[in-house]
Amino acid sequence: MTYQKALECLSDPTRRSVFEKLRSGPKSVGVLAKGLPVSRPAVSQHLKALKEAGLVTDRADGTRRIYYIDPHGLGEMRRWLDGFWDEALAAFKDQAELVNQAHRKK
Amino acid sequence: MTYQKALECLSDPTRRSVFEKLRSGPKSVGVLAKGLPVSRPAVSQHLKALKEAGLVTDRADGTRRIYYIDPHGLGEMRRWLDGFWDEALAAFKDQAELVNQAHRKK
DNA sequence: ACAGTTGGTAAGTGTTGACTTACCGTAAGG
DNA sequence: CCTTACGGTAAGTCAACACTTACCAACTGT
Repeated sequence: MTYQKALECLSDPTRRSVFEKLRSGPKSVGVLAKGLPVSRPAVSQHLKALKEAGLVTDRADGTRRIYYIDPHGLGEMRRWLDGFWDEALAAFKDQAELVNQAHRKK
Repeated sequence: MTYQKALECLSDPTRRSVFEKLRSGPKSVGVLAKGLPVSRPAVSQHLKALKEAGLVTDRADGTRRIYYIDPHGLGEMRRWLDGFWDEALAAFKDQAELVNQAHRKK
């Protein structure tokens, strides 16, 4: 029901970069910000959004915060997408056949 | 390689509505616009974006244009998501175990 | 040919949201 | 303690973009 939030979150290129950096494992905010063309506070804000969308979780480590991917949000998107996929594929095949028939009639 | 475009496209609620209306089968622009809280030109613009993202295709029918879902864009998203899924799930389990161990040490 | 329907495009506007700098809280180490 | 490292939050700015109205092009039927 919240695949919407996940989609909106991942539509931003910077946020996607942050998220994809976490693909190789948990990272602190500072590490995530390093290498990105935006400031550290910006990354913090993106992480907040990602967290609210259920895409990441965090854990304290002294004065650091370690972020890592949360499969929850990803799972919601996957379910939504899979449901679409089957239905859409079938509809598309019907469509292709219709076009073919029309073509043949010429 | 263009899952980015698909994500950006589907992040807009109105555009998502249009797209999801197509789930039940091909529809004309007018039919799609009917029931939505925006004007028909707005729907046209959304359809253009969806088409450029490889999410829909269209076909002429007299003065009408029939739009229907194109599995292409959907497939790109699915591939990207699936790759993420496996990796993220494994990493998350490692993470959960780490936390558990730390807990037990108390 | 003309009138009516359908839909794409242009131009303008308002709002959202991604970013910045500045500031504050908190944990570790001397 | 006092300092240093790390991150979250506040406030303000600027551009992107979703929407509107107005207009135009194309096909259909009478």
